[in-house]
Amino acid sequence: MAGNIPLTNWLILMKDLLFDTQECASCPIRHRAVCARCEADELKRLEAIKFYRRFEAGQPIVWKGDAMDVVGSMVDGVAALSHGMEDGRTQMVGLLLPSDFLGRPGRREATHDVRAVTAVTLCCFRRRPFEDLVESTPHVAQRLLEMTLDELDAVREWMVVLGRKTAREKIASFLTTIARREAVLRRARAVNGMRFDLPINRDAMADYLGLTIETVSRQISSLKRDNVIVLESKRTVVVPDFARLAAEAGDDSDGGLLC
Amino acid sequence: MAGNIPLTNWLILMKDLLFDTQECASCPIRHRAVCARCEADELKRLEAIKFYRRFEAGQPIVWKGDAMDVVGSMVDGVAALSHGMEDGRTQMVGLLLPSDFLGRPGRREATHDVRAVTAVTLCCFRRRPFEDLVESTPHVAQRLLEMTLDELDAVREWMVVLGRKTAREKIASFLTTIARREAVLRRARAVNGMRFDLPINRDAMADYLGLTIETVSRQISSLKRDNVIVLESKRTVVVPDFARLAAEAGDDSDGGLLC
DNA sequence: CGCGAGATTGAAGGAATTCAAGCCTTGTGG
DNA sequence: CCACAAGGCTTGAATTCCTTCAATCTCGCG
Repeated sequence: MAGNIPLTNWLILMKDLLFDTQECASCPIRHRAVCARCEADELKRLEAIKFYRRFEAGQPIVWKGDAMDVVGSMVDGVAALSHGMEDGRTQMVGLLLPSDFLGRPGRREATHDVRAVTAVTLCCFRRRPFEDLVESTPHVAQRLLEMTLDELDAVREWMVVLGRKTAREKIASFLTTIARREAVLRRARAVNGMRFDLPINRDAMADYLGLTIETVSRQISSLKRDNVIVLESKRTVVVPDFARLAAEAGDDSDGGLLC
Repeated sequence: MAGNIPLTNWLILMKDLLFDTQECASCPIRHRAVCARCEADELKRLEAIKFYRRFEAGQPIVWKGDAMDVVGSMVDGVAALSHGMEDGRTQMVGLLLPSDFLGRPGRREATHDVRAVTAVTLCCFRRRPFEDLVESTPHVAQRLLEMTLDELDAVREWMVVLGRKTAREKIASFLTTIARREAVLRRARAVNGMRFDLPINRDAMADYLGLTIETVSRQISSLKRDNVIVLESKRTVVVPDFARLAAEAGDDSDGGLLC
């Protein structure tokens, strides 16, 4: 009977098991997630109600309008929030990376579709107990407010990209964003010669930037042709001169500077 | 010497005086602003540190990068958050209406330019005392989180408009948004035949929607020609059939439904 | 009245989309 | 082990929609 379960599912089960026994103290996103400011006792309360959930690449996490009975933190992987119009046009409105929070306390219905772009591990809490926790533990509420305000700032930057930048600038903006996030993750800064993988495919980039897939492809080719970037594979980017890329993005001067 | 002070300034002084003596209990935005959930004692603490400030139409409130030593609630008027690129392109990233909150606790520097679009009255708090208050009074923090999450949702809707809608749909979307806000303010719903004033001029609409002023003008004319809207003046709109307008906006069916 | 800011309209040009074809890469079955 | 199918990506040509540049209009106000 064990033979009936495909290998990949076994691996998922094993990974689930692994995470089930994982303690917050050793969590890779402990210092940036919604629990970042928690004291030991608060963390204990969170730990008591948490559970891990895993999604494979491409799998939907929730659909717009669905009841969301869990909220949670991205532990690993990439997920996309998007909003679809009924004629098929879609716009990505959020890109969830490790430590980002998914779901909204105080609202039952999902306001957007959420899909796992790569394999995703989510540290989940049932919504109701979590809401109680937000009410009663100020450090969770404070951190959540801080994260939401940061998200709002990021989304507003993104609006400038969507509303006012050319296709070439959009691509360059996306690349600098990813490069910077990558650098932060490595606790370094974006430097000349840095290499990184694109977290999403051309399709998702088009959704992110409000472009068609063809335009995305053409502009990437154009930046490559002009030696602003080097493509080691379709997904692997090398940036010979970061200031040059930043300039192509149309952002204010500073270039290498970041948080 | 009194003769040296222009009449308009006198009126401002008088209005300031009026507001200085105003009590929270009679505040028009009391039930929707950041203080909405406050108990009597919490309100007293807020009242102790608040003061009113007034800005004339067109006046800058803060510049990007400036130190912001006050935060506050919009009591009256309209203000625009916008982000300018150095070559002159600008994108509006927020439209502040009465009860909206301006400023971010926990950050000193303004992240965007803010400008009064109409005459604005702001209920201000010095940032530091307010931050202490956020730490110590859970109802302020909770309401602020709720408002920020609402703002995030609104901004994400707006991203779909910027990224995926045509110029005509953008204008129709803007009109439905304003119509709905107007209706909510009147504690009614958007109905056929409703009339409202546009809070901003064509220039600001272009900034809001990521268009040029000419395209805004053309699309308004086009909607007028097709009897989707009637213009009683350049700023006064009548919507004969609200469902029709909503359909032009490309939003999902429902039409008249709103919060 | 006439000025000027805000708004409208027209014509030409350009950037991104659409439609269509073809190219890599990966994986699967013969 | 090779062939070939399929998905992701690239490229080309034609078209569309929005912008740009320029001229004209409207309306409130000194």
